[in-house]
Amino acid sequence: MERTPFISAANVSERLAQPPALAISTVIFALRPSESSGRPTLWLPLVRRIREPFEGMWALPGGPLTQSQSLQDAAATNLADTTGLTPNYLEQLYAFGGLHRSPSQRVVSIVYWAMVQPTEAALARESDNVRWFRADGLAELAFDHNQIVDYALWRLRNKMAYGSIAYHLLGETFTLAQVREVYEAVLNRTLDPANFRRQLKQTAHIEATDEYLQGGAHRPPRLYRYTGDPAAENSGAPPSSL
Amino acid sequence: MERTPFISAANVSERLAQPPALAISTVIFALRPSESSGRPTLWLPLVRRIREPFEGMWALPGGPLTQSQSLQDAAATNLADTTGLTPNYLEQLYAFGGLHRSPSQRVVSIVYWAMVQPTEAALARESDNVRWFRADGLAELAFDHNQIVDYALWRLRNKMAYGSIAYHLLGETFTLAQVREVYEAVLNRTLDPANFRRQLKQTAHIEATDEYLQGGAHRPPRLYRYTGDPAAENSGAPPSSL
DNA sequence: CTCAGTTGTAGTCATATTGACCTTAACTAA
DNA sequence: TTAGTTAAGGTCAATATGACTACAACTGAG
Repeated sequence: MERTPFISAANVSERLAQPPALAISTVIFALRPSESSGRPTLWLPLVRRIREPFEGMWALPGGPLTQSQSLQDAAATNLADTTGLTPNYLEQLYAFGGLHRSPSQRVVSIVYWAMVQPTEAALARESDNVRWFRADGLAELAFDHNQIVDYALWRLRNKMAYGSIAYHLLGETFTLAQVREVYEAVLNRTLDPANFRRQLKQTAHIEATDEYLQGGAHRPPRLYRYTGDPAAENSGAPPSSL
Repeated sequence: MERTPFISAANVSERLAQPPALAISTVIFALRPSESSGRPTLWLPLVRRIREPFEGMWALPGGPLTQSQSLQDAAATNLADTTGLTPNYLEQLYAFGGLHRSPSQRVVSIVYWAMVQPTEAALARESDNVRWFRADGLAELAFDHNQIVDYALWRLRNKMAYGSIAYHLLGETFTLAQVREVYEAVLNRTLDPANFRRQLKQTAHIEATDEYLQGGAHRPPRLYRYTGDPAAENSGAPPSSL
């Protein structure tokens, strides 16, 4: 909104005061094999703070909102700057605006969350100031970013049920076992392969290809392709022009 | 976030520029009997704009974010100023930040949605500049507020399935038929009374009281009370301190 | 005082969905 | 050739859902 319905003295004086700073941050999820088990698990890239407050600590990639960028554009820019990747999925998570999130000035952060397929080049981008971490069991982060990541994980797990999100962590074609592994990585529990297959065929929009994934010491699984319409993808978010 | 990971010339110059204006608006839902059918339907209060842009048109109540208020506090203040009511439910809807939402300057609006029980006094507050409208079939509003209301309705309908929200539109005790009427008003379709009752008993957290609602020309219905734990109420939102 | 009208409440039944489990198919490595 | 492994399809009981019927409990008209 652009004005108060009832003009009061407080409103007028506040309008002249400095407004809170406005920043955009992005929680970027990708699937990587765990070092220990080798199974796919959720990872996210963080950047190291190079100035106070919280100098030296890890934080979500982000920056101030510029006049010329829409919110989603700003989030996509964060993502490209940090990982060099373009997102398969990008959606607004929440606007955090507590009074004491940053020790110095009042900052309102509009946070997006994204899902990407990491390329070799993107993973090799790691440096002293950019590093990938497992999404669960993170160390202490700068600001309230631990709580933001936890909330993003919660939202991700809830959205899984609706479908379609899992495919944004996978490539063009995939086996049903790979889809199941995505679900298992996000939901953090094992799923019955047979029942999972049946459920996918009922609800999800996938089609079988004629190809099979060769190379394993077992029966080769069929490859599938996602056929969900892109319109329904961002179901849950208003048009990005707003 | 509070800084960009990679400092570029563009970032430095942008940081010195004027940041976008930050406003809070609130979509306030309440249940009122329809004039035609008499059945409960969804209404919301709007305020008339008294200056350009969109002078004279109806808009969501709201105003600029002050330094001393959290986002949720600002939304609650909107609500109290407009209706004189305190909300039964208040949750962040979305942050709208498109480049051309307001013709003059760039405005980012963080929008909340609320559910209230209107009192007689609150409804009598109507004036030339504050009026209640049916939520569906609204006339053209200022800014992008039609799209915002549509999105709020979409979110409300989706949240209904999870339960607990309906009770925030009702009083302390209620009949099962009243709960059903809330669902019917929000979902805009009729529901089988017997099946609805069964489903509520399975999932919802309600308990029967010993009282019955007298006065109708029919068998008096039993009154129930909501027993859902307040912790799970705002399930779907991060702690309000953030 | 009786009965028609209305709404609350409980139950039935066919169908769909879910979770646990079993069986067979198809491949590799030893 | 065989043991090991994963793919893929099926069965079966338990549970949930939607359409519908039957009965209960009240008011108000006559």
